[in-house]
Amino acid sequence: MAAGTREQFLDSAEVLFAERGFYGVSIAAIASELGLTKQALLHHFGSKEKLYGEVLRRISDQFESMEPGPDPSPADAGHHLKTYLLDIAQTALQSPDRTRLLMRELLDNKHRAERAGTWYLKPFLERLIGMVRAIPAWREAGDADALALVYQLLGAINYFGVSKPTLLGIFGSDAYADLDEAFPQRLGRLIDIAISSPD
Amino acid sequence: MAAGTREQFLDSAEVLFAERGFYGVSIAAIASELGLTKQALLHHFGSKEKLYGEVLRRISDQFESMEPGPDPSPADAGHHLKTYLLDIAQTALQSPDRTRLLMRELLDNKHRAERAGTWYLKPFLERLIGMVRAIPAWREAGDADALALVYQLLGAINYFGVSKPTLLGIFGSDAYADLDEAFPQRLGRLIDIAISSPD
DNA sequence: CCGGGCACTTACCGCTTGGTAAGTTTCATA
DNA sequence: TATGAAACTTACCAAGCGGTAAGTGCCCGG
Repeated sequence: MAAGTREQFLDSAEVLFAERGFYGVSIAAIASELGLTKQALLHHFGSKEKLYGEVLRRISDQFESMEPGPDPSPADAGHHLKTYLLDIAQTALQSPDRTRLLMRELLDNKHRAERAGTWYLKPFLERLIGMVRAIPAWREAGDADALALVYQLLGAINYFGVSKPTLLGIFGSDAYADLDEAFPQRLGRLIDIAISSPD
Repeated sequence: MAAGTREQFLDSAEVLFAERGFYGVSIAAIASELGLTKQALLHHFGSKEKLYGEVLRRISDQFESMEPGPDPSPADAGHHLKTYLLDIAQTALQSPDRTRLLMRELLDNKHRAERAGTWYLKPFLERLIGMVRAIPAWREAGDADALALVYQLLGAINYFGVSKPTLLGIFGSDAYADLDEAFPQRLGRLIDIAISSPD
C-alpha cells in the first residue's frame, strides 16, 4: 500500500496545515499521525516545502475539475452563476479544512512569493468573471466591476467558512446552528440581488 | 525613550505577525527590526505569547474606540449602517497589516482556543446586529438573519483587504488599480441593496 | 556622591526543527 | 535463487527556537 501511504500523508498534511499553518506543523507531527517517522515522509516528498506544494496542487486539481456545466442561454446566465456560487459555498462549508488552508495561502503568499507562481485561483476567477459578463444586465460592465462582485461574494463565502470556531465561541452552539441554517439562504438572496442590478 | 521602545516593539511585531503568522516569526527577528536583541524584547513582554496578546489587545482597543455615532432616527438607520460599514472597509483597506493579523487570528484560535477567551469581535458584531435591526425593514428579521448579513458584508470587506498580493500577482498592477477603484463603489451598492430587501 | 532601578547585553541552556547518511526489510522480477 | 529497487528505520547533525541567569552602563532621587 505504498501509493496509499502517499495519499495518507497528503491527507493528514492538508488537515494539519489547515489547522496550524505551515510553520505551526512539523513534518514529524504529520508523519506520526500515520504512525510513521518523518524520514518516511521525506522519502516520499523530499522536503516540507514540496509536501506543502503537493497539497496545494491536489486542491487546485480538484478545483479545476469542478465544472460549471455547459454555457446556458443568456436568460439563464444569472441562475447559472447563482447555482455555481452556491455549489462553491456548499463545498467550502463542507470542507472547512480546505477553506482554511486556501485562506492561509492567501495570507502567506506575500511573504513566500516565489512559490506563489501557481496562482491556482486564476482560471477559477476568470471563469467567474466570464459567467458574470454573460448575464445580459452585466454586458456593459467592466472587468473590474465583475471581479469586484465575484470577489465580494467569494469573500462572504470563505470568511464564513472559516469562522465556525470563533462564532461558536462568541454566540454558543444554539445560536450558531441558527446562523448555519440562515447563511446559505441569505447568501442565495444576496447573490440574486447583487447580480440583478449592476448599477 | 523606554516607553517608545515598547510601542516600537508592538509596531514591528504587528507587522511581522501579520505577514508571517505567529509561528513564522521569531522574537529575535522582531527585536532585530529595532536593532535590539531578543532579550530586550523579553525584558518588556516576558514571553512571545504575551507580546502577541498585547498586539491583539491594542488592536481590540482601537476597534472599541471606533464609535458609530449617536443612534439615528429609524428612517436613517440604513444609511447609518452603510456609513459605518464603509468606514470599516476604508480602515481595513488602509491598514492591510491589521486586517491580515485579525484574519490569522480567526484561523488560529481554533487550535489555540485557550487564549481565545478575548473574543474581541463580540461587542463589535453585537453592535452591527443592533444597527441592522434598527432598520425598519429588518425589524421582523431574526438575529441569525441579521448576523448572516453582517457577516457576509464583513467577509466581502476583509477577504478583499487581504488579497492584494495575490490579485496583483494574478492580474497585474493595472488591472488591480481598476479593481481597487471599483471595489468601494460596488461595496456601497452591495450594502444598499442587501439592507433594503430582507426577504 | 551614591544607591537602586531601568534598559539592555552577553552567555548559556535544553529542546525542536528540517534534513542527511547509512542501513534494514520486503518483495517483485529475471 | 540472486538482484535491485521501494519503503521504510535508526542514528546523527547543525541551526534555530524560546527562555533563564547574570551581568553592564546609565540616569535620577536622597
